[in-house]
Amino acid sequence: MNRPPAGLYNPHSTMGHTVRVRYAPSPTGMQHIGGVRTALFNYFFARSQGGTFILRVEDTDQTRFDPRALQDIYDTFEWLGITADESPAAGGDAGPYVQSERLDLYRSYADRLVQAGRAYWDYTSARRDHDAESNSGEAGGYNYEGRDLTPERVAEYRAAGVKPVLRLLVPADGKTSFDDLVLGTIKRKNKDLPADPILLKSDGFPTYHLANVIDDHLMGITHVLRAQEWVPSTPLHLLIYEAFEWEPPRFAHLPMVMGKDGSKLSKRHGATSLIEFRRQGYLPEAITNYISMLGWSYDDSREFFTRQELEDLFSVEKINKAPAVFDYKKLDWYNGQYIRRCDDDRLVELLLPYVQAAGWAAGSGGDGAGAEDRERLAALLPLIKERLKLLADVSDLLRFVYEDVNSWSLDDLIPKKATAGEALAWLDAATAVLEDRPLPEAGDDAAEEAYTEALREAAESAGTKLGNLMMPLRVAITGSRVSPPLVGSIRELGMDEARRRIAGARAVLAAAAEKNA
RNA sequence: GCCCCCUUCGUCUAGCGGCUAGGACGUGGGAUUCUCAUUCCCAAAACAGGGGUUCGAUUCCCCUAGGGGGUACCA
Repeated sequence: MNRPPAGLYNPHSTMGHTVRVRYAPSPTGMQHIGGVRTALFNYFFARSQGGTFILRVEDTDQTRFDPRALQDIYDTFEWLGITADESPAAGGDAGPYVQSERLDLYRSYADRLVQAGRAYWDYTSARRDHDAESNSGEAGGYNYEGRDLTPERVAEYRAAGVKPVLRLLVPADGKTSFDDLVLGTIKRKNKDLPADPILLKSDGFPTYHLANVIDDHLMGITHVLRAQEWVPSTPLHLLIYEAFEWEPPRFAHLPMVMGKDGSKLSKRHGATSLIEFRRQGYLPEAITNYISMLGWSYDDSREFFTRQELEDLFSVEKINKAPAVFDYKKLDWYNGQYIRRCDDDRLVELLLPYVQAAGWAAGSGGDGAGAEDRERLAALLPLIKERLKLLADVSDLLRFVYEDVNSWSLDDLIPKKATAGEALAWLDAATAVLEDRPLPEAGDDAAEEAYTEALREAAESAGTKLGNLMMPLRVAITGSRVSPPLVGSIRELGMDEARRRIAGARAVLAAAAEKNA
């Protein structure tokens, strides 16, 4: 046995059979729902088993590599609060954890496959454009011609500067099967496998198939939890394990996440990358909770789980087989629930960036805002907390507080089935109460109730109901027929500004009443 | 085309031979309410179809249909 290369993880050097799982994203795009689901399940599985969670970066496609995508992986993990025990950043005994830094490793292990007669260098597959190939109608199209090249032919190709690819020698007969932890036994005939798949590309980089097998082995991975789209190539991976004479890990293939129309979740279904959800104002705990329920459940009724609870309660036995449709509506519901449960101080901090983006507070991203900005928002919070579905909703809800209202729609000012003259009278009646009574202090429910009672009495005196008194006032103050509770809103806006707006709205009503008279 | 996988309300799901097939989102209705929202109550809504196995199938097996995935020098 060869001496293990540097970086070989020796499972016997630590605990015996502890679970070791990994999330192995490719830094080619922003982290999306599907990937994060896989990351979460691996992480929860590791934690629930007292095992180790590893982050490995699979950057073997040089052409698609994107440094922003790499950063996004770390950002997303941090945002969700999931930490890898071993990763490029955290290090670990089985590193390096970036595949482009393991090229020598793949090369040397590939040589072992050649020596064992399980793989061969193919010089006949001149690089072809994949798209052109698909259009030809003959996908793949490899005909094994590189299998038995004479030394002379090889010399010719080499002389011509041809860079070979390494191909796995797939046996023509037999079948390969495995017991999936989620799907049960899966069999596939070897002849149905792709014809001698490529292990090393002509640029010297490994394909996913080779790299993932070598790394999973060297890193001591015990369980592979990955998306079901990998099921068809798992027998291929098993063949590679067998060629190396390695014991393969256990597999658990996770159900796919689909869009509303039943096809794989993609852009056209709506937001898919975590960064988008984050920007719109979804809370990490809502995302975590909802995503965890895609293809997994705990029992027949429980639906709220903290991250800690998922770390304790998660189990592969409860993973579903069938694909799950991503329901944006339900995510929204979860988010609203979590916002309402959110601690007020934290919610202010979460909301601040949106208030800043609207230009209503100094700084950006929560930084730069002063104590006054925070106090103002904190005072407004009770008015909007149960009305927020997304953090971003804050700007629409509070625009009337932070921005001037200078125009009033006559239609909006006049309650249903009422005239401009009536609306004018009601607005005046409401204003009289405002001028007559001091507004209730924030949080004083009894005073608030008494205040509303005074308004109700004024309405009755004016021969109408409370709603008709409030609506013209609401529109005057907020410029809209929909607003947070009015009395509190006026208090936070201040009586001076309220008077100005009432006067403006009153002029609109008066003009209309005049005209009708 | 070939191969693999999947199938309970519109959606996420519970169910592991005998249940009035449960919960949640959404939807409809109602209550609360100054609008909106929140909260509460009620309602409609499912075992894809056909064969078996069994005293008995949502549950086990087979077939059909439908859906999804794979079939790259991408992962």
